[in-house]
Amino acid sequence: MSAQRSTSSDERPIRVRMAPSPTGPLHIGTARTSLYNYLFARATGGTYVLRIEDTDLARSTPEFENDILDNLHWLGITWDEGPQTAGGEDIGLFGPYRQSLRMDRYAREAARLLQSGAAYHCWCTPEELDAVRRVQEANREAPRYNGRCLRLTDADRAAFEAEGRRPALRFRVAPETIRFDDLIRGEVEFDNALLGDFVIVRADGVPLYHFVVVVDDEQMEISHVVRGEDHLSNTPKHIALIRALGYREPVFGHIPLILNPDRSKMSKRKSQTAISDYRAEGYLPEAMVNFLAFLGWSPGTEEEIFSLDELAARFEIGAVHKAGAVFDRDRLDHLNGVYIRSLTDADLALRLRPLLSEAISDATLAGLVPLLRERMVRLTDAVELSGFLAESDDVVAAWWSVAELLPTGRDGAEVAGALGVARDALMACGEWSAEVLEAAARAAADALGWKAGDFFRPLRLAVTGKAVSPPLFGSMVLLGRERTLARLDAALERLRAGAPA
RNA sequence: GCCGCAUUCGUCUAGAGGCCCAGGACACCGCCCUCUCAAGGCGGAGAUCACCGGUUCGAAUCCGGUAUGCGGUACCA
Repeated sequence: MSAQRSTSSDERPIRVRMAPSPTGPLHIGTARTSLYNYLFARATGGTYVLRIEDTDLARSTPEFENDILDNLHWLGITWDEGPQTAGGEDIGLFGPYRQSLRMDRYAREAARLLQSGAAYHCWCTPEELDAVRRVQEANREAPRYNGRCLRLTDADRAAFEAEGRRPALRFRVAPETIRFDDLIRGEVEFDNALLGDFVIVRADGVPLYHFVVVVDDEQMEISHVVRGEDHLSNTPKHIALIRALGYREPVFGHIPLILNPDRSKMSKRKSQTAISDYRAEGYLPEAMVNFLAFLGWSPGTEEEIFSLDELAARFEIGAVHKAGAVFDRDRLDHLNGVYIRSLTDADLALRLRPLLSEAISDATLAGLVPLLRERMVRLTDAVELSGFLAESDDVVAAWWSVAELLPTGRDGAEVAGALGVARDALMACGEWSAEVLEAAARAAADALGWKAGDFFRPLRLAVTGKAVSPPLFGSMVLLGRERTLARLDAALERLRAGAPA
């Protein structure tokens, strides 16, 4: 069973890596792959390497690189080698850790391959390759390179050269069966005869992914390559390249994909995929990590709340699932709520501070936090919940209508009367505390023969502007005596104007 | 098309031959609590373990096959 599979590779020191491409913000899938690598490294005492895969200069940007590193840090994922900040200095003995700075190394290895005959120049144009592919498809053959440039004479080559054509470098794939023992999937077997020779360096000199990944993993002494399942089918290419270059073969582990609700690979098109977006919406990194870890792994028990440290202690790469998992927003929301509720008042206030209006003082925030905690799914929910404190009396008054103020079965005159009684009762309170205010309000409701819920409704609307609010009397305390009474007075006036007795 | 991988409640999962006429969680429904909304408590509904065949006294668990889904098949990563 895969759970028992050895994770050692020739007793090499364990070194794993994450290799994000700064062509977009940190993606959910990249974050999860990074997390699994991190957990694996910590569980095994291995070294974790960050490598920036920016060979695609046209699409790579410093902004995306910054987004990726920043959000990785936000999640609490740390690494031992590679740049710690975007554009920052490398740490570690195997640098540079940025592919754009490693071009000389790729060129050297490409030259070796060319010299040994394992790779050859290919002068075919994209149009020619397309035409060949179309014919193959029409004949229901596997679309693979037909090897034309393998049979070129020196004269042919000279002719292409004279034409101004630049050759790509193509790797010669031997027709053999490639087998490997995947950490997660077990024995996997591919027939490389089906592959066809593939390009490793473009005509413009830019080396391609399958080639550079193999070179870098060797030079950085990566012992375990843990990556997304979408690379499973690419692995035989990598192994063929590794053998041709005389490298050591790492252990491979392919983790299942995170899926859209329709079970296709999670994509920006169908789902929210940028970690930064979840962060901006008020998800906690603790919840995100816990959630991501359980998309494809479980400790085998019914426990489900795990900190990053606890995950590191329990994580087993062999227990990772084989099937993909749908990203379930409801579940993330639930977990986020659990984590928010577990925060101390001080911690929650700290996290809320940057989201809330300056009009809410630190002292008010401290009082507000206990009222909000159980009502939040995301941190940003606090903005709406605290709006009555942040906005002016006039703005808050505009949130409600007289009709909303009326409990069912009560008319404007009745409510105006009750509201007046309530206002007077609250005004008479010697102490402006939630307990005292509530007692006074209840007594007034009783005296009038009103149900507390009905009696409180117009108060809630007048004070907070909403039918749904944090606990009423706590809200009044935070608002303060003066502003509370002013809002009640204003509401009374509106009621009387709207419903003359 | 070809190659590969996968398949337990809607979703995330537990499950390694009898403990499973399948357990937990989210979501959903109901009740309780209750100043609204939440949170919390209790309960409910929800999976013939994709299907078919085999092995076995006994299969979600082992072995075939089929179906479906997904991934790969680029001078993208």
